[in-house]
Amino acid sequence: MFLHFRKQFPQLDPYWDKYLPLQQRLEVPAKTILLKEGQVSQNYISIEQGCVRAYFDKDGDEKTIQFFFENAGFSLFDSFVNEVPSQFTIETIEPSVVYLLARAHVLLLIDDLSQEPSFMQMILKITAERHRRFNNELISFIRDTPEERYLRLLSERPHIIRRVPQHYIASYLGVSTVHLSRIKGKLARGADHF
Amino acid sequence: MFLHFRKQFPQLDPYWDKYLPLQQRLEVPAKTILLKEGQVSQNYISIEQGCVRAYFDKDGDEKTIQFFFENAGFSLFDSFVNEVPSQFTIETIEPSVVYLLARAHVLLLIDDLSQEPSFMQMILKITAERHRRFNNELISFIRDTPEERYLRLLSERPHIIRRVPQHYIASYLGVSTVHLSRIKGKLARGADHF
DNA sequence: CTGATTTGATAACATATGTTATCGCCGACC
DNA sequence: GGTCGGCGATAACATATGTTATCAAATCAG
Repeated sequence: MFLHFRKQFPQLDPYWDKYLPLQQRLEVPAKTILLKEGQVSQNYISIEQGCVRAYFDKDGDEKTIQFFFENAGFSLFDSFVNEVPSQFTIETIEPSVVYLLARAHVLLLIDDLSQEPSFMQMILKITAERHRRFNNELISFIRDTPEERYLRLLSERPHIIRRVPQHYIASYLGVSTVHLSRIKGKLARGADHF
Repeated sequence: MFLHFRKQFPQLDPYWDKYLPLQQRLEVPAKTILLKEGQVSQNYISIEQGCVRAYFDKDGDEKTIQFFFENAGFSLFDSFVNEVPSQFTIETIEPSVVYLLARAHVLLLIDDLSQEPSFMQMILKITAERHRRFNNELISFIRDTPEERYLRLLSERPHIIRRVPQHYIASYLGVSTVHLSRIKGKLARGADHF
């Protein structure tokens, strides 16, 4: 739980530890929906093993916006605390092992933490990071062609391409599966032909 | 200065007031660049009168990502404080009156403010709002066609369409000026024809 | 092992969008 | 008033991308 935070703010370890036993372990097959678009998350979810994606529905087809792997967690504080309905559906891509920490416990945890001066610091750091990530994603969508986005993904986060089925990648890049195939084909031909 | 914040956090008024006289008033014509992409902002900028846009360059053409009008301010704290180079160019669209508060003064102001408990609250609120705005923009880019984005802009922020030259709107919507004309033409024909 | 499902490639065609060029309108300026 | 430049509409053509259909390979379930 909260492994991502632990690395950066080890002084908060005792707080997490107290809540570790309260988590619920869950083994689920691929294509399990952990949280549905429009619903309020009742748990903080962290991934011990496997891989999930966040997507939303547009007239029947799914637009993937993010992938998560081992040791990632979501339901970030603000939307979680304020009970804002999720804009995204969270679904496993592979058979996965996840841990759930009930909302009530998370609220207690936050209560504990708010005594700690570095807590605010952590929140600010996390929100700033997340903002930067989404901002870069937006800029990339505006600036780059699908082919450029594919190449960028290939060079910056190749593990995603290796691990995630291609139609999810296509959805993430904002193109049809057919077009992503075309892009790959074109790149392959361009690369070795001459 | 900081009018946007004042409405929401009136208890901080005395802090702003102290720095009001230190601002520099600036009258500038249209198409004046206030901050260049890649440079570190040396001032907190607020707009008293007029209208500006933020854009970045992609292979010679400009991608507009946001518009600002009277009583808005930018150079939000994190990027400002940490001296991160701006990803965007800030340019006036109309002849405008802007106020600049030098970076050094802003740092002093933040120092003052950090005594105040509601300051953190304000930062969190502002960053959350900004994150929501960018997030919605990203989702709209992924989900909506250019025509849908135009209609959304028309219904949600018609003042922008009324006030801003159309080629900037096209750039903001992510299409060519020609295509935006086509969209408008199609909508107009569709509306009154039958 | 075998049939069913998933995944990815490819072709053919349809639609959306970009590019370039041209024209007309209108407001700024002399 | 006349000229010039910025702005927006439109047409013609080029390119990018979506859609549907088909096939083959890989994977999974019984």
